[in-house]
Amino acid sequence: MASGANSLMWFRKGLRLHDNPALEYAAKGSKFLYPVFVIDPHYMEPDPTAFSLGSSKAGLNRIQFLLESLVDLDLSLKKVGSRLLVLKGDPGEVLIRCLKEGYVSGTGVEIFSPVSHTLYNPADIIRKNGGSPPLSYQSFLKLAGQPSWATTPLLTTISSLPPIGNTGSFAVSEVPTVRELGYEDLAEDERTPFKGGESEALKRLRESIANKEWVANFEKPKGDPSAFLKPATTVLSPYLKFGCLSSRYFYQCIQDILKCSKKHTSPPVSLLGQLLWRDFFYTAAFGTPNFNQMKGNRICKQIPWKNDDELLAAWRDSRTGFPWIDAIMVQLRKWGWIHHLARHSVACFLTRGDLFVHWERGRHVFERLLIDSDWAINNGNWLWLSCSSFFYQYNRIYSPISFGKKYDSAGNYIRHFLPVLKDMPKEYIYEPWTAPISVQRKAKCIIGIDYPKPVVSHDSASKECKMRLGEAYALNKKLNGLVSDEDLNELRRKADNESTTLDSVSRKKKQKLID
DNA sequence: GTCAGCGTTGAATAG
DNA sequence: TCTATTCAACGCTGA
Repeated sequence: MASGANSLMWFRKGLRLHDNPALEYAAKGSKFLYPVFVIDPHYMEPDPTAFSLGSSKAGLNRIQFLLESLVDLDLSLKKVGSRLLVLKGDPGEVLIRCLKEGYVSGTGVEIFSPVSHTLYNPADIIRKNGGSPPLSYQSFLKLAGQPSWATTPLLTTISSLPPIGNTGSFAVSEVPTVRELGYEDLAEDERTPFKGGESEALKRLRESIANKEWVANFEKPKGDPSAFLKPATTVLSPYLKFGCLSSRYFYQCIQDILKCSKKHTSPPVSLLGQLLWRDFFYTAAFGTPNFNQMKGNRICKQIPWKNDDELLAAWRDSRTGFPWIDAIMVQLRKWGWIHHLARHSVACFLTRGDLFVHWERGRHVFERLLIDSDWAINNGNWLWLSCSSFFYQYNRIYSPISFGKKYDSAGNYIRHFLPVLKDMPKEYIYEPWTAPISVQRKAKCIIGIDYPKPVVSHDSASKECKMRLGEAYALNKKLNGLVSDEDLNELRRKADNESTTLDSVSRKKKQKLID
């Protein structure tokens, strides 16, 4: 917000100085500039039910990551003559109070809110597509094209900022610690190895793109989900989530490298392709009402998922009895980050692959535990993996046994995150229930006592899942057929002066039936 | 209305 | 150890 002499910069995402058009704008010609971050108690306050089913509160690792990002932002602001003002309360109320305190005064406060979190403005893509978001990656690519700013240099350094003015009666504090927010510190081995902040993001970016050949030949599906000493991807996602790293700056850095390489991979599998996936899901989420749920979501298949608390809890708490699945869930809880293909594995297992539990339940768990948890991308991927939208080949199921084995036949990943299995011979590490009792004794891991028996048999569970999904799809088709007939009648009845298209009528009708 | 071709990343098997 | 083929087979798009 800017008004003549004073500006207020409200940081929400975009916790950075580089490529920050709002900050640039607010700084221009202002006598005083108030950089503000509001800690929203709804997001931050400790939740005694944090480990109960269905909790959507942010996990401690992500809160820690956010606080580190704020500390770093404050330090960077101080270097250029400013500082971060951390305020607490309901953001709407706090901002109104800021205005009353005279941070920004005068008549006609100007609000400037540029699109800079994503590569594109989702509204532009949707407009180009005739009012609805593209639902396939290829059509998204065609509509998106080269971003308008692709060859324009971005402002990546700020040499000075206007000072902050009088803060009035506000209790302006330093960035709080997790303890000050009422949390106990996490135990050492439960803490994510990734540190928040713009400085850390830029350092990680430099290291990631230092190997130009690696950047040019990046091919996502070939990455190893079991690599944990050195992850197979950049792990820049949490920094993109909070805007510690500008996706546009990242894009340009990759582009510069590709320009100089003889051959390189392409979207969707390339590194640039990964950034475009982010925008793909942002666009779909922006243009789809009720994107985060099955009911009332026009792009989501209606499937009679189970609401089995026991199965959900076994999955969430790493006790499905499938070491590959359980190890991934341990890494998720401790690190707040797992490889993309590991996310596929456990999401498929929970939903359409084995347990047939509702994808919204799994989404909830990811939402709380991931440090890179992003509303659009998380929901989009759960829709994808559960074969509810975007992707429909439900016969392609990740095996909780052979998928991990393909990458890590010795089971080192499992041994690391599930130490109870560390002495299990490699022949049995993916299926320890098949180990003879003598082997179990020798490995000091009796299945059913020290480590659980599998909650389902993969062979029969996956067969049943396929069957149920087939039935649900048939029912959805029938529903759609029903609606189409009505649409035709409706279109015949109505004169052609109506502005609605067949598509939008069909959607509305379908919606009514689904609701 | 029909149908081939396509879709970020399946598993098992053959060579 | 790596690649190609087969299996079984979905919805959506566009000619």
